[in-house]
Amino acid sequence: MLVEIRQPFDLALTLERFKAFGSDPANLWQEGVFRRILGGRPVELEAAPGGVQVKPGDRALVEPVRRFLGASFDLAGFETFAASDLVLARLVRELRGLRPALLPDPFEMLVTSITAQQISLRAALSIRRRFVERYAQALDGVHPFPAREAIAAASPAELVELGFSSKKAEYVVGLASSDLDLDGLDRLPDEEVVERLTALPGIGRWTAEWFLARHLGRPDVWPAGDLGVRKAVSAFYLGGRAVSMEEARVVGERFGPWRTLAAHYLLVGLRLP
DNA sequence: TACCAGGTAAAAA
DNA sequence: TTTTTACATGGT
Repeated sequence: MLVEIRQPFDLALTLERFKAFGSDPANLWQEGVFRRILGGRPVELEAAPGGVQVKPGDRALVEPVRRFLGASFDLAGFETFAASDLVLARLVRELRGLRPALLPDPFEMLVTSITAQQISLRAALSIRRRFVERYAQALDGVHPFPAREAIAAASPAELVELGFSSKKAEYVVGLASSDLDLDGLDRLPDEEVVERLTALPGIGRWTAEWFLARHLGRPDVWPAGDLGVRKAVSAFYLGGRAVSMEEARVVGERFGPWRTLAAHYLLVGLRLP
């Protein structure tokens, strides 16, 4: 089944971050085919003219697939905006069709960020791989992300065995056990989502901002504290000089109200050969 | 071997 | 109030 995505759209660029740091058993790239659980069952995505080829060909998958692939982002509007910035203008040409992929499961998004706090994305993925394999049964070769209920029932000591720090193990089990309605956050404005999330132990501003950008798909999010964002700002705008979070925040202001897309183009741009 | 890597909270000053 | 420290694994 062909699911149309408004052009420009590039599947490989949009899902690049699921292979850039290693293999993720819940977001699997194999020989040009991407697989993950969507709508409760394994789905295959493959690049196709005009959009993406989806198996199985169930109409109920159209909206989840479109959402996952960032179809809601206004790339045409961003390209017009980017023309006024030398760096973004070049990145928009070189990364044509890149959209931020939106993890559909809020629990997956938060746990993914918590694992990545402070350590390299490769190290984080290695820990998360063991977590996914331990707490979720593969369906047809691809793992669902572990269910919140399953982790609420786990003990932090089990997570420590998988490589979590003792603090992070408590944060993840605590998040799973909390009474916060993760699905209800999409009805709140950005800053209120940040407030609700950062009220939980282990979730700071950085984690909450990536949740806004990569789960809720909010268009104007700029995680200025992110090391990758700061490195990109440094490399592209400040001649390689190290930048503080505050400097990165100030540079980001020029990208409003397109900061989510700007951040993603800069981050992926940093990984270009 | 040591140090850094897409942070956060708690202790110390 | 602001600054310093501990923390986990993996790559170099």
